Amino acid sequence: MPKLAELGIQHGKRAMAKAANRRCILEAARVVFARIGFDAANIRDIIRETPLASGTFYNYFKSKEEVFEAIADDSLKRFRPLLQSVRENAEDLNSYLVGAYGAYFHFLANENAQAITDDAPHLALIGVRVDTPEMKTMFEEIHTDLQLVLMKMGYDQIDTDYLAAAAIGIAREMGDHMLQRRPPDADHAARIATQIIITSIEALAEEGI
Amino acid sequence: MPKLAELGIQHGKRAMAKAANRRCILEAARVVFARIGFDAANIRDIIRETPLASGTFYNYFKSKEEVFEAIADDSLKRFRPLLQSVRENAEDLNSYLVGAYGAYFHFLANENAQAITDDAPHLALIGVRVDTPEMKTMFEEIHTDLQLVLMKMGYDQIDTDYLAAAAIGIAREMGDHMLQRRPPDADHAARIATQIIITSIEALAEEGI
Amino acid sequence: MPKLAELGIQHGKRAMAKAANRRCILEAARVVFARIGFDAANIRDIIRETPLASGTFYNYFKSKEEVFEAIADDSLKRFRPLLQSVRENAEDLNSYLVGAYGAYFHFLANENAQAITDDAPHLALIGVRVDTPEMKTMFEEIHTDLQLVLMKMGYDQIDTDYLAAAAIGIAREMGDHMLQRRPPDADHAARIATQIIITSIEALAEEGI
Amino acid sequence: MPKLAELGIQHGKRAMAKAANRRCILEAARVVFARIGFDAANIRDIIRETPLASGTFYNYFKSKEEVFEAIADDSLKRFRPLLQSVRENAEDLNSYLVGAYGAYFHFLANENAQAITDDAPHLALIGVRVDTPEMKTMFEEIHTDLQLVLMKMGYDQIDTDYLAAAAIGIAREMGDHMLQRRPPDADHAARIATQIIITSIEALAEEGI
DNA sequence: CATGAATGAGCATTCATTCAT
DNA sequence: GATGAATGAATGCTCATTCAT
Repeated sequence: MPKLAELGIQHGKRAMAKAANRRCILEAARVVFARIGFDAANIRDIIRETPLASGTFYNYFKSKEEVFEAIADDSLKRFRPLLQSVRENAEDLNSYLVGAYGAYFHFLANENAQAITDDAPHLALIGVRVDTPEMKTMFEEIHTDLQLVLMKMGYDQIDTDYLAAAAIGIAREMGDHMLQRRPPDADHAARIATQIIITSIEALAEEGI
Repeated sequence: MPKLAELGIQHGKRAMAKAANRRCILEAARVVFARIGFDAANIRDIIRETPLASGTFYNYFKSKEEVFEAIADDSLKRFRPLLQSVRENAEDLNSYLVGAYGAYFHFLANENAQAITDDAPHLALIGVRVDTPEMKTMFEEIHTDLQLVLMKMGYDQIDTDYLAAAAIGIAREMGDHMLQRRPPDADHAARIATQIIITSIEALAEEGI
Repeated sequence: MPKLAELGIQHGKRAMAKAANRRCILEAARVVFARIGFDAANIRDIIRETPLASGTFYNYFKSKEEVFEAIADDSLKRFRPLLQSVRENAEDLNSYLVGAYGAYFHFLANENAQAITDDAPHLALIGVRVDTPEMKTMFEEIHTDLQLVLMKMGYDQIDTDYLAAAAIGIAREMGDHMLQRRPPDADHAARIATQIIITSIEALAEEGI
Repeated sequence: MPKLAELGIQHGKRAMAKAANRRCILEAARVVFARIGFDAANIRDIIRETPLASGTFYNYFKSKEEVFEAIADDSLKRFRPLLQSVRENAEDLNSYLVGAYGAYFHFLANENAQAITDDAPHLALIGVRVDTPEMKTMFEEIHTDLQLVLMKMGYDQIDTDYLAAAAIGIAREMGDHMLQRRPPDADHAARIATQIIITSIEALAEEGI
């Protein structure tokens, strides 16, 4: 029977503190990226949101890029089961899409609500569009999902990559517009987005493009 | 009768040189933004592409942001007639959309072809999406167009803002995927995107959402 | 008739200031290298000795190494005529050596006198031997000189490279010891060093090694 | 009768481990200094070459300087008997010098051979001359030896300190040049260096300087 | 108005040293 | 006494901005 340590699981105050610090930096980065965007953020911004010293950052990550990737990986771990549940409970493509779009739009509304209450000065500013690591993750997962489902449903004569891309693009852009509304109407947006995709599939299949 | 100068129109060598310098900086910025993206670009990058001195930049623009806006305004002036022609030659919504999507996808393919041959090292790298000023302009124009057309066509019971947003999102995301294909299939992409929107309008109108 | 500017010679206050700043940094670096050694010195140390701002350093040099090289080049320009004069006035090898060794030992005594009055905390400290750029220059010049002279004098059966190296080594090490003496006896040291080399040449030639 | 502990000699596992750790750090430092030089080396470089943790370093040494001194002391203990043997077997000054110079040049050739095969990137780069602790030790020992011998031989009218310094300088500089040769000719170098010193003694004595 | 050197705040990164475990 | 993570001062370097010429 292998020891826990051999499995990479550690105990003791030291190990606990390490894990806590890592999570602390990740959480700070998550907040900062959401607030001012990846490009505008710098390492000091991130570390300032933690009780740690600047040098400590480098004990955990080599660069801003690496934190970003770590958050994305992390998000993937948390998001995948959620999407899995949507998948399992979906009786058809329609309910899958409503579930997935709903998850995304609600996530966006929540994240942005927080960002606004904090201070969200110049997001969506000037032709630069920032995806948080979470968004990146979600999109990739859903894109893959959609392509698979469409293939399984026998729509192999249509350009599933483009269709999936369209589905993602719709989510992105409608999401931005939803955030302008007071209050954000996530469920309504999800229904519209779903409707667009569902209808298009039939039409594209008929046209054979 | 107002003097020309009062209208912002100037004559003489001085004025000519001024106008030329301004255009020179704009052109340089356009190239640089397309090459390395708005965020990565700095003022030195821009000025280095011109025969001017760094201080001169500040005689024309206060910041990188301001150049960006100026390029967008400039693009608008050049893009509007183009879209006007699409509008005038379009017999119906379908041909308008094919024209507009086609214009965008071809523009993207061309701009990107150049960027790749030059050197486009770290675009689309890490959840940051860069719109050139031209793209920003095009999107806003088309978004407005679409909303207007939908209203005129009597689809005022559907959420035209979301639909237009979806149309834009489709363009953005499909555009990214198109650029991965060899060769980029702009016309094909335009047909698909158009089909999606056209079909959706009917469906959304029926559903009344 | 070419303009001065075409020859790289510039006038005007701007150009004057530039040249002055460059010389200012060089002089500061010279002092700092002599005081605490090349390795211990950092760019802030250098810039602190000037009235300039830190960023200005990089307008003139890319790195500490580059300043070092520049000083060495500079020294070469000033030292070469000096050595040329020693060469021309020397009637024989003996007077050349006395002249060259004398130049070096006096240079060392002067430079060190200054360094001591400033503050020379830990030079010659711990197995690290710092050559100022001037010393490096002088040594290379003299090494070459000696090899040439020995060749010309027909001592081509002896290992002139080693002999020249020995002559340099003697200068270096005796120089260090001279600096411990109060007052430094530069002329005495020059006579001894010369004697050693002169005698050795005869002996080595006889032995044929 | 003093206890062993009072003499600094300890027993038990603890003490053994302590001694081993100390030697481990010393050995690592020796390697690192030889590889990249004293100045370029930092404590992390040293500790990385051991199985110990960074904090442990400070249980044994206060600084990089202190390790350097410790290595030098250590070297002295190992080098002194070697030189003692040279001394005892030497029939005259000539054979002593050949023995001592030979020891040094061979040591240098060996150490450098290893350093080159490992990686010695930027030694002797820019006017900085690095002595390993071993070299420092050797030089001090030989300098003392020579002064003593010269005094004993009745050459007290000559400047034995300068002469010894010259002897050391010759070793240093010729050593550098020897390392450029393929293969290094340690014995040849030792003969030349010896010849120079031997001849000089007579001449300086005659001249009375 | 153009120039381009000077400025200095700001950022990434390293590393000697400490100290709770 | 060993550990190794946390610390934060120190350093190299960049770059938007100013301003004398």
